[in-house]
Amino acid sequence: MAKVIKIKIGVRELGQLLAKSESLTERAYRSLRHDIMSGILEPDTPLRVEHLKKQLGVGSSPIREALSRLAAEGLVVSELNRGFRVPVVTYDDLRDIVAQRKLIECNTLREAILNSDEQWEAEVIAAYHRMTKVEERGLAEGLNPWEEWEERHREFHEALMSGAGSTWASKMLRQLYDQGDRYRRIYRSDAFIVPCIQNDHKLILDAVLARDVDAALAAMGNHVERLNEGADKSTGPHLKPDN
Amino acid sequence: MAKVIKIKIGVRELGQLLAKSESLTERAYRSLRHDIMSGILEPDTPLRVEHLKKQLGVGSSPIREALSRLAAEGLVVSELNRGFRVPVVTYDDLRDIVAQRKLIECNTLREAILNSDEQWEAEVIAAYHRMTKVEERGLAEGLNPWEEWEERHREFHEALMSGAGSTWASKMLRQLYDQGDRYRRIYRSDAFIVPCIQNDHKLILDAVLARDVDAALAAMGNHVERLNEGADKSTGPHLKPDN
DNA sequence: CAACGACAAATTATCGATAATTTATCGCTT
DNA sequence: AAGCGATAAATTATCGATAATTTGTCGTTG
Repeated sequence: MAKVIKIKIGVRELGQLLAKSESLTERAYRSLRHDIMSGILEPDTPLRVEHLKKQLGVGSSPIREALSRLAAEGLVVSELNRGFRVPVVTYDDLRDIVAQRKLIECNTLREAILNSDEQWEAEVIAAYHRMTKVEERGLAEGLNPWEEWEERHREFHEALMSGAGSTWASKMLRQLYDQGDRYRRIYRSDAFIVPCIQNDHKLILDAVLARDVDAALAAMGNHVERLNEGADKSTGPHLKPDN
Repeated sequence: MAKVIKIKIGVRELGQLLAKSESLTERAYRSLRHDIMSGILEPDTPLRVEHLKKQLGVGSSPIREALSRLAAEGLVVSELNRGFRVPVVTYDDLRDIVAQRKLIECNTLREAILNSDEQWEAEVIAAYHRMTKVEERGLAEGLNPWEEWEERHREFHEALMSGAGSTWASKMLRQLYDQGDRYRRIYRSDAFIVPCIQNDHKLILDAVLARDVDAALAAMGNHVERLNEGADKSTGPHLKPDN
């Protein structure tokens, strides 16, 4: 006869476990964020509440709240009584973003290398492995699993940063990373150079495992500065070059 | 006979000039921000929409939008279906804030010293002068014009940073400055040491005018690290020590 | 004929009410 | 008496409607 296991659980705890569905505000936030970051919504596009209401099928409050949050992050701009729009992009702004990210990310990496434990090393290796697996799969099958690769790439950087244990550095880097990513997709939606980036990652990983601070920072610095490529030539404001 | 000057202006332009009154959202945002930063709203206080509606005399939408913006900035925390509250404070968090601010502010100051023009020097001197005038007035009249001094102090730092021309550095420093200020007022609401801070500012100014990067960064580093004083002793989370 | 003012259309900002969810209260069971 | 379930109270999240503001159109005027 099979054993019967009784699990006692109150309605309170049950509710806690189940109803973890996200709010409509959160959904609108994510959707807008994705469309802005991916370039689907081009720079300077007005984000009209009425339109978004129909498109996302929610009321105005969640839309406005989501837009307010994005505005505070710098992923949309707002003007009084003139609503919200997607921020315009300039090469100068990109260079600024890259410079600040380089400063913070290199500093955080140094802290991580100097202060972290073996647990951190393991997580970095794991994240690296997950990322390269997607690269291999992409090359083998011929199709571009960019959406997934970009997620793994972000996680690799986040794993590296986590070693320093700095909440604020992580928070700021997340913003700068997102902004840089938007610029990259707008300026270089077509070309996407994998080989040299793959090499960057290998250099960073090796230096980290060897606890070689100087080499790690140099590699990370080069890697981050790649975002500027394509923006070095000109200086003016610029919308999508082609496409 | 007095001259009569006629100024022609259309209704459009007139409207633009006059109706620059801020939105209710903006007003709620500022009010909440001030109360959180100044410590009037203590850490972990729940921010209930119903209550704030009555207190500020506006509907729920502006309140929620203001809270959303503050949440994105890290000046309030929000949890799904559990509303908003004032973030708790810890010594670890303060140390993190100070470390990040030191990194960015010193780097930005270097850029400013190396790349700026005389116009910048003039603005820095002017801001310094406005700040010290308030200090003198405070000492002479015996009363503490802190509210105004803190405004001038912030403007002095902003003037120093403006020389680098980095939008993102300024944006991030504003956040870190605000956060640090909140901590300072919570942890050290009573004692406020002016003399050594005055000396810090003098050192920074002199080094900047002498274009002495090393001295300027050293002085700025010390100045920023003063925020940690009082938090060095203990490590655990902590609410108002006295008062 | 460029600029103006008035009216109309579109869009944003705000409010008050309703639905959904969490927290508190209280007999009842084991 | 400790914990459970059910109901009541409090609070949050969302919606649809209204007020305020900006933008567009078009005769008229200097």
